[in-house]
Amino acid sequence: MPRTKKPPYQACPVARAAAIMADRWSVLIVRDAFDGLRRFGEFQKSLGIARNILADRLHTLVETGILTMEPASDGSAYQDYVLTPKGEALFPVVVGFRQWAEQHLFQSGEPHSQLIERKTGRPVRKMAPSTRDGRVLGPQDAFVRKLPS
Amino acid sequence: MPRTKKPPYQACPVARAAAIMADRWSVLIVRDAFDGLRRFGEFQKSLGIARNILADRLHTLVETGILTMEPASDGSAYQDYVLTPKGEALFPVVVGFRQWAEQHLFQSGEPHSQLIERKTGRPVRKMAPSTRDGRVLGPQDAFVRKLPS
DNA sequence: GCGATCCAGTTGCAAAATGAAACCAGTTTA
DNA sequence: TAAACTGGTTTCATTTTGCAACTGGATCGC
Repeated sequence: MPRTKKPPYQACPVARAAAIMADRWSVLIVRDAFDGLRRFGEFQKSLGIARNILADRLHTLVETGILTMEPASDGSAYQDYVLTPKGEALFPVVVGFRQWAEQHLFQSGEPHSQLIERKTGRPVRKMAPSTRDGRVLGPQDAFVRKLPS
Repeated sequence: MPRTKKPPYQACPVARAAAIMADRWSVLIVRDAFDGLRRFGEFQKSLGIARNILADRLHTLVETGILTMEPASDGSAYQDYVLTPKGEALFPVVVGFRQWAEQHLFQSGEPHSQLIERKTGRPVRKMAPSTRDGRVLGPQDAFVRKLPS
């Protein structure tokens, strides 16, 4: 049971998020969780990940409060891994990856997917940081303000 | 010169993005690049990363078209690592990480930062996937449509 | 009820990635 | 021109990953 080591304290939010979520398997597990997967075996089959690594990542995600274990919804004695609210709040991050990739990681002509609103069937808008009144902000338009404790 | 291995072909955009950017150091390098860092030594000092790993990541980011090497802006014979448009397009991803962490990775009472619009001094709005007419979408409100090639 | 199968891991081991430190060749500074 | 700085590369030890075999409880078929 040697589990992968906890990273040290980080003041920067991006660093803290990265310490938890900047891992290939973790983001794919969360993606699959958004797609409704819940069981160890479902994740394993979907990802082709080694079982020990999957066990490690699932436990880490549970430890960090992104997933929670609950009795399987099919009534069996097994467990489901389900997103917590904190885990669901990663939706924008996953969508961010998706939209960036769709725009920049596919050759033109290569088949690519699109995120669609279920209710209307219309494509989801490209996400971007913006002001409260809707102006889109680029990297130069914003800076980080450290708040006093 | 053994460089870290290229991941295999991925159909899912999230997986493709993760293969490149779901790496602790790569996201921190890009974050620092958004903050204006450009030189090998600047990144090394800011991140405390081992030099060989930094060299590897910088080259990978250049290879994938996120950074580009250009003659140093200070006129010296050295090189700058600068974000390309493809790299700048990662802004929403980095902001996504930041906003998620600020909301879910800091104890209440713990000092945390905030993203501010430079021009108005007002906080940047929380990013979320939404429709073209501005309704916010949760994980259940959207699905992926595979487009025909 | 009982053997076969399935599920969710764990263990052992080899290969790969990471990290620290020393080293090095060009560049700039004094 | 010597000293220091920059941007790496090399070496080596430690950590993480990945594969495959193993395990033990749950479930299924009969």
